[in-house]
Amino acid sequence: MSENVGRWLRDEIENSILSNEFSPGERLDETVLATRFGVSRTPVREALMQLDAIGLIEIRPRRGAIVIDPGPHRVYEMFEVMAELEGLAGSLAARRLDKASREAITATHSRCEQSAAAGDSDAYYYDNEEFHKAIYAAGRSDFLEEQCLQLHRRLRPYRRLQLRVRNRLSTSFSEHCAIVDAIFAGDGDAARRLLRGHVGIQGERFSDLVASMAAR
Amino acid sequence: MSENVGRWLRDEIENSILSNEFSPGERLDETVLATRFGVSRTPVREALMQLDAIGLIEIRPRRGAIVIDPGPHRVYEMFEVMAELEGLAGSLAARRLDKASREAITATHSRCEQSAAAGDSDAYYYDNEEFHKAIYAAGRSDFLEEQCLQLHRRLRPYRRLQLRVRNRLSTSFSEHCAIVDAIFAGDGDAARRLLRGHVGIQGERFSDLVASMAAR
DNA sequence: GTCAACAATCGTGTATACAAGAATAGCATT
DNA sequence: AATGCTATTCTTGTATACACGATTGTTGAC
Repeated sequence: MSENVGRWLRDEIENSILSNEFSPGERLDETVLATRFGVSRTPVREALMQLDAIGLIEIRPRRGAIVIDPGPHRVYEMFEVMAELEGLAGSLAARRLDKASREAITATHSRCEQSAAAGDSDAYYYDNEEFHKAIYAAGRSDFLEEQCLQLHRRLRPYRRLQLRVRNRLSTSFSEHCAIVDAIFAGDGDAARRLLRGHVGIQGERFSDLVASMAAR
Repeated sequence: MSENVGRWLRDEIENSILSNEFSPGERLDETVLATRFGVSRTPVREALMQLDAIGLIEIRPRRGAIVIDPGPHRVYEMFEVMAELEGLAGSLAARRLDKASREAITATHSRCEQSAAAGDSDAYYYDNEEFHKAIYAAGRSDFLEEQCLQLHRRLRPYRRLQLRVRNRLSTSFSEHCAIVDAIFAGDGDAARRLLRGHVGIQGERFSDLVASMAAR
């Protein structure tokens, strides 16, 4: 547990939302949460205020908190921004790559290769995250890295859905290969372009997303 | 005043930080703030939790809240991300421009022209904001617009410093002209590139920023 | 004279109490 | 039977009280 109850609750409720334990639109009753976690309402409220500030829930004055439902269109917009930020991270990584980052990217990349070869989508889901995080870090921009990590977290559930789509695993991995080549070659523009294409959800991939969101 | 004291306090403290009334590194004492605003500590704490979540302050457990000091390097990173997001907004605006957005951009653009011609840097500061906001809105991506507005707010004080630099006013306005042309011509790539250049602080503009930050 | 240990004080973290607004159910009226 | 008004209940918003950890100042020993 974190150092104070408020933060712990924030993480706990955030995870519950992101793992769809609290569904979008659901009302979060302060008293219920307080008794459920065995604390008073005070730290619960503090956690909710923070989640409101992050944008995960909405607190309507005097009418309680509800989990925000992004809806397919907004999720698309979030992926669009994510693509842009990752593109920037990639182009910076290509320019600033050092030995440690290079090794981190290589390591996570080969782990992706193994999971993809094994067809293990759960393992790939995890390794893929680490691969992208290695690129954020390689960009050597703390602020950009934070922004990327935050958006990444929020988009987590939807990423997972996407990997379920047929052939997405091998397609994703071959895109990774091209991205790694561009970064290692120091070609920032190519890295940017490839990452934008890899992360964004154009055309049919958007329909896939809508379909899998509707399926829940 | 907002509907509840917590939100009102959040805005109030946020403005105080952004207008440098609370300087970076300064400690924010809950009791002091509470008496100053004539409320109890509870809403003050809620406001602080939110500001912590946004990233404006840092709450160290049991040791109080301090205003975050970004430092020149981090401010540079923030402008880098801002440039990327504005670039995306511009490219979307070029593609999706409709009549209302076109008129909004034209209106704010010509207001910038007047302030620039008058050499009124305070007026230009305000009109410039509206111009950029018009572009965010023209992109027709709610999420992107929100992100842009949020970052824009945080960078506000530094933007203001930049305008003080000699000749920056007329340079800025001529860059605006090129941006408007690109958007109106439907040239997304050009709009993206021009906005990235306009917003980012490369080369000597970074030294200007450092100098003006040190001057305070 | 310096450093360490202990005590006192100050400020944060959590719980609880109370007030006020919103939701709801019941009653009356058409 | 349906709709509108009222009263009750339930939940949120704010204040206050209390406990615990951190900071600081003082005293004593080396």
